[in-house]
Formats: sequence, C-alpha cells, structure tokens
Amino acid sequence: MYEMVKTPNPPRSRCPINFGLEIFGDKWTLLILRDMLMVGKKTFKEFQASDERIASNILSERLARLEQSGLIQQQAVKADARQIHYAPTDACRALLPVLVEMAYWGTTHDPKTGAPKSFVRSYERDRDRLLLALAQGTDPAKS
Amino acid sequence: MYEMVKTPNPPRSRCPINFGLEIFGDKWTLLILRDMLMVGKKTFKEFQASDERIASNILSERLARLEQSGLIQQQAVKADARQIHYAPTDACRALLPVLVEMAYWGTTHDPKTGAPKSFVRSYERDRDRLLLALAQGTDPAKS
DNA sequence: CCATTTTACTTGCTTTTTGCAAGCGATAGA
DNA sequence: TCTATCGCTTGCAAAAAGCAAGTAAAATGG
Repeated sequence: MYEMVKTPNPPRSRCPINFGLEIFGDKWTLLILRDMLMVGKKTFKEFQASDERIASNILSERLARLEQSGLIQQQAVKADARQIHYAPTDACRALLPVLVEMAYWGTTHDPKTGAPKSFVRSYERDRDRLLLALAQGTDPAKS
Repeated sequence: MYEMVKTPNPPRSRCPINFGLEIFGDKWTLLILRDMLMVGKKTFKEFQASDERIASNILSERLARLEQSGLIQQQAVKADARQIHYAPTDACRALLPVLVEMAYWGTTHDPKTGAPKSFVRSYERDRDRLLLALAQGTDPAKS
C-alpha cells in the first residue's frame, strides 16, 4: 500500500505554540517553508535541491501534510503537465515573521553563520520594512 | 550504559534557520523554552507537569542538549539539594521573539485556540512592549 | 515516432528517535 | 526511621527518519 498521510492525532494541548509545533515542529518542514516564502521555490525538484538535502520520501510526505494543514496548495503548470507548483496560502505567508525571527537569531548566535551581514543590518534598522520586502519578494537581503 | 548526549553531527547547512532547527527543531524543545521563558518554570518537575505531558526520558535528554547548546544552565538550589534550577542564558532569552511570533501565529490561526484575546491585542497594539514585558516577567498577557 | 530525459514521486529496508511504564538513588520531611 | 519527593535511568515496543533504488507519466531530441 502506498504512503498515506495519517489522520492527525488529537492535539496535546491548546497552547498556540504547541499548535504550530504539531504542524511544523520537526527538522524539515520549516526549511521547506523557508524555501517557499523566502527563496521563492515552487517545485518538488527545487525543494529537493536545497543545501540540507531532504530525502524525497520525506519531502513528499511533508508536502502532503502541509497541504492537509492548509498551508500550501497545488497548482497545475500549464506549460508542463509533469510539474506541480506548490504555493503558500495566507496562513503560510503569516509564518514569515517566525522564519525571520529564527533567521535573525541564527545569524546572531551561530559564530560560523553563512548569512550575510546585510540581513542583520536590515532587520535591526527596520524590521517591518524587511518583512514587507520579503513578503513581496523584493528581497533586500536574503537569508 | 546510561543515556549519553551524542556528539552533534556536522550541520546540514550554514543557513541560520537550519542552525536553529538543529537545536530546537522537534516537537518538545520549544515547549520547554516556552515554559522557561514565558511561564517562569525552573525545575524538572515543573516542565514535566505541562499540559503536553513530556516523557521524563525525553525531558531529561532535551535539558542535557539545551545545556550543551549553551541555551540553559544548571543552578544548585541551596534550600533543597535534590532540586536543580534550569536557567536560560542570554542566547536562550534571545529566542523570545521566535516564541512570541509562533504564539501569535497559533493564536490567530487555530480556530480552537486556548490563548486569551488579550495576547493578540497586546501584540497588535505594541509588539515591542509585549516583548519587553515578557522579558521582565511582567506578563501583561501570557500565552 | 521512438529513445532518452525529466519530474514527482513510491518502495523496501535499516537505523534512529519517540513514547510508555517501571524503577532507582539521593535527599527531605514527619 | 519511614515515607515522599526529585531528578532522573532502563527496557522495550512503535513510529519516524534516512538511504538507495525503482517507477509512471509527460516532455524533449533526433
């Protein structure tokens, strides 16, 4: 039998932080969302090609779960029927501040960070503007 | 042989978001940090008593890892030698914005959220003030 | 129009992590 | 001293992750 997405178990609590963790509390899901929201990736292959090298079965399962959770939607690609574009929903886009805070924390606390200083400067100068720019894909300093 | 904390494997990438995920990218660690940073919990027993009911072996392992990662420190308790107080480091406290963004997202996207509206109002009115208040434990609206 | 490539997966298998229940050593309190 | 409490550890079953290989459908090249 092929890989099914399991019916979600009852939430461990009604804490809003826990609500998020039950959706993206693992080592991979937020990397997919990072690629989608901050890098503009859309296809299976693009997600697969990230530096962290996610396995195809895990990517596949995470995309299915994200869709079930209402964070992403599939879009058929007219020009190429093999491709599927995964697009973020509004709820997904609302996670951008979480990703930005994580990126800021990582950048300022990893002594060997690979993130550009421009990101830190941009964040510290005007966080709201950075958020807006990332939301538009204007990308004044990418992670 | 008793439970050892494993030597960390090389990071999957130098992405700052991935840096964070390698430390707290699971279903439990951020709940512990939530309890420490937003609820003021300090002892093993207090963490164990949260609504999500973390298993003692997992709590134990996570506390050890958090210490190794430099996010928490043990403090002996003079009044009771059985107890250990786990205290956040500066790096840990710097994660508060991540937790607050997650809490805001969860509160606004879980239709059955148990979080108080006062939190949303407080966040939307003045996020910086909320952050400051939480950092001081003044707690104008807890998660 | 046929062979090759590309895309988005699935399958099978091993290893690692989680989850659960029980137990344990040291200290504290009655 | 006897019992309770605290911070774990142990053992084991179940679930999830990781790896390599394979596959169907559509596209591309000759």
